[in-house]
Amino acid sequence: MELSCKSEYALLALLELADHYSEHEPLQIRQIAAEQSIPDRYLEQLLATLRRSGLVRSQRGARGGYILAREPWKITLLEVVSSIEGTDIQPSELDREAKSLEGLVIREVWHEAGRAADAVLQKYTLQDLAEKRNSRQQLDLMYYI
Amino acid sequence: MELSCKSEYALLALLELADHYSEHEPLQIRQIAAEQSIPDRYLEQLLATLRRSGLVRSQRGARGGYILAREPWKITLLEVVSSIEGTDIQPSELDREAKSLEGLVIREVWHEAGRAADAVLQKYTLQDLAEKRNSRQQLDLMYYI
DNA sequence: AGCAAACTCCGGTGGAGAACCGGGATATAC
DNA sequence: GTATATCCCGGTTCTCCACCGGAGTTTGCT
Repeated sequence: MELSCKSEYALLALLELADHYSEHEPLQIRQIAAEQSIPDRYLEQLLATLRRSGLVRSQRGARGGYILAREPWKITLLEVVSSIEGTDIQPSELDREAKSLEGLVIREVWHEAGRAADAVLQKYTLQDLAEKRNSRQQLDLMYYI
Repeated sequence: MELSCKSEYALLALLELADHYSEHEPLQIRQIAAEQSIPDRYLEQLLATLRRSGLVRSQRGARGGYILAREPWKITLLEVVSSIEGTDIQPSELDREAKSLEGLVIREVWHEAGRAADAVLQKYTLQDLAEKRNSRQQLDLMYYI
């Protein structure tokens, strides 16, 4: 399980959007990028991908920006990650499958492992992450006192 | 979960070694490569890695080759994959951790997902894979009749 | 009307890793 | 001592990641 910059940036950005979700006003790329120290031109690409996947909506023009397309508790981490990571290939998923029985069996186990990981990502929502962070913050405060 | 060529080649090679494990004679790179259609010079590198991890032993010189270091039912897929895939970095695992609370929480979930996938890989041994393949083969025969 | 922000599409760079190929040194069975 | 194998060192091509930048378009607030 590699944690790519892409996925982490996307999650950080969506977390930021989740924090301001109640305001019903769009957040600009610049603000998100500044808050989470993400290169803005790169974040733009990621948000474009998330928009095409229907996870965020964009508003163009002055006072525009991005808003979550759904409530933060209705967006799972799996949706985010597979939107951002799995863009590349669908046309030939079977291209390398049929090589040998060994190859087939290996791919089956791999698939099982992948589904186990996906299950974890699916049970967490953006809301869950934000709450996790908040309670962590409170713990830090307690230690400080 | 990406299935890289490296991991698949390594598993195929070890599966081949497992098949000939009872003979107590080493298998050459060329034979393994020919049997599983793996580029031999590439397979050499992978076997070197597996040797350094203590999963196979090598015998140099004429009539040399490779043998499994342990019995096929004592080698898990997780060992193979982490040997072949995870060589790169230990010195600074904490380098990017401390950026923000958000980053920390994300990494925790990621780690949980990784452990879920590892658990799957760990419950299968080379022996299990070979048996899976064999029973699959018998099914194919039944369909043929 | 004008500005501010989004979007689109274009291009490039630097680095890392994957997936190879090749040569020469070294060890070992015969 | 020669044939046979591994071992070690190197290089190549390719793709993807993580960015940076510009030029032009669309949209909406004021």
